[in-house]
Amino acid sequence: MRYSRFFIPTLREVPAEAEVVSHKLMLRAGMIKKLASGVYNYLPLGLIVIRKVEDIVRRCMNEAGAIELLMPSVQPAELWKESGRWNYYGKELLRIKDRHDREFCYGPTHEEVITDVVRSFISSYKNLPINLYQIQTKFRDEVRPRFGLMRGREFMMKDAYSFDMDDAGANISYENMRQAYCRIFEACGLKYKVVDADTGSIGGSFSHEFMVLADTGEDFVISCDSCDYSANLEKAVCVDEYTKSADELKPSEDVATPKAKTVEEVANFLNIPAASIAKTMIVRVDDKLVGIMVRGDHEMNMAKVKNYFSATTVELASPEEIEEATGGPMGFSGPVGMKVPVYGDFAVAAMVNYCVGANLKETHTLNVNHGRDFEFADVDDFRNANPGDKCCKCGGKYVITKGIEVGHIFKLGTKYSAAMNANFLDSEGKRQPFIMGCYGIGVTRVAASAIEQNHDEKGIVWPVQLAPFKVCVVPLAVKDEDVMKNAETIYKILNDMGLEPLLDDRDERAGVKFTDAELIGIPVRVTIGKKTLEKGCVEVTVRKTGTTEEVPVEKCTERVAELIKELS
RNA sequence: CGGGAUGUAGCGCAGCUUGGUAGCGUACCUGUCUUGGGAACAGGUGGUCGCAGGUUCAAAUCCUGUCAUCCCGACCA
Repeated sequence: MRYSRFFIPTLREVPAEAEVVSHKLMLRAGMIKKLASGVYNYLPLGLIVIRKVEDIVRRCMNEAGAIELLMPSVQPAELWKESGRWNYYGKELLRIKDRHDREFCYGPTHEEVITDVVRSFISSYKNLPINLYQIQTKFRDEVRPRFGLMRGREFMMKDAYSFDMDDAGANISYENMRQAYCRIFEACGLKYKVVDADTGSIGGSFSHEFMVLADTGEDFVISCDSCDYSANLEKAVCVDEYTKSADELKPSEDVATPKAKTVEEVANFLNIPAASIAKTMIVRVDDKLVGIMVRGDHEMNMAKVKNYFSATTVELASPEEIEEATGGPMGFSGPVGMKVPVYGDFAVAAMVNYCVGANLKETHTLNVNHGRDFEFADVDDFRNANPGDKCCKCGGKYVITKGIEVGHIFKLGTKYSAAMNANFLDSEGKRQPFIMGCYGIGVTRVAASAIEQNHDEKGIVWPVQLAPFKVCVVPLAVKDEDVMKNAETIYKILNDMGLEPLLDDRDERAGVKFTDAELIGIPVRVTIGKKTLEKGCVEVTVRKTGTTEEVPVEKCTERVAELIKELS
């Protein structure tokens, strides 16, 4: 590709809309242009990178035996009503009506459609297992889109769906995809981690997330410092590692805590550690209210609450609901005299003589004890894991890192096949629902997270596998015949070698060309100038390290190939 | 949806307090000159000041409403 005939509108300054590094650099490098909140044009340079990700994904999926198809982005409401998600999915589902007032939605995912396809054509166990996938544009009307391609509303996704005749087969399909995903992220040249995850609204029985590790990630990954356990913060199990103190139970007493609502305020006011306070959160689990108690220095985990109750929705209660449940105002809730059941986290169950809200305005109670002052309906794990907590597998210590979720695999079971009446006949002629799995990769998010993980103050440092061009040929004086002739020759050879060169044939000064090449992150640069040419040499520079070497003209293409191989 | 902020040229910003000819940098066009790290000089193109009302002789500026965008939170395969 010749730079002068391509379209790379680089920016000198960062548009005010960008905050995170991948967003800033994608805008500056001329890869994307915003059209509306969370909706982007993919400019030519950005599109090349996206296609690279797609190619890797496609190759690995095909190798794993999956078959590509393409489903529509607009889907009829009936299918969603069949699965029950038309009501369940919420506002994230963009609902639209056609000219006949028929209901449709813009697909945020395709479980319903693929289930419809498979039930129409596959009716025998002899045709199973099968794994179908597509790479396609999705739309999710996110509450708050942000960070450019990282959390867009419209984005590109690879979604695959497996259909098996039994549970054992479904597990094999799942494991097959797990391995394929590892190969995909390795082939992209990214540092990643596979973690246990919550199944969320897609539903199903178990799930793993693939996280690209980056400091700017939105997700927290808990992993063990001594074994291979790692999990999403939502999922990471907190073990009951506490022993209850044998201290004598003291009589409880009410104390005034004016203006002290939060644990921190109460702890400061009463001059006691946060860990000796137990906070009582009122949550609405589907239609009923319950109290959840966690230690003052812990965070309640809504996903765990939701799973414990097998609930559809879990939300923090409104001030009115809190008053209804406790008889007191928000900020001073406690378990004593509560009108709804109270559940305790393991850590609270081990506490004695602790401080809780008194369900009275600006009052807390000291030396409260369960068993004496109130009873737990049950005790379980309801909190977020913290660094330093005991590993649930080996007893080592948890550490916390940040990551970006780029892939998610689920074993769905019969959730959709049963709801949508998608069955096959087994070898005994009995009707059985398909056992399904679904597997997603955020293609556009992979591109963004590659930048989060690989950049410096000058710009992007693409992993070779995702780089839009592998090498940039930079003639410094395009009007000098000798320089240009050599540049053209080198460009042609590199092109024939399949090294995807970009020839910067613009009549610009050296600084402009260098700065742009570094900004857009091309792994290797060949610089052709009069001075080095007099010695029969050109310069070869590696973007990542900044190291430059002089190489004889006739050897330079070979050297470039070597370097690219080393970088891959 | 709650809290905070911002909308003036492609991009980055000033002007608004105290109403009176729309400004700077960069980018872009023309020319001269230059060419190994975002050159210099000269001349140019480009803006219904987000939108709609209102106040006023006069509104980018004051008032009301509205829309859009971003950040924090809640939420989220």
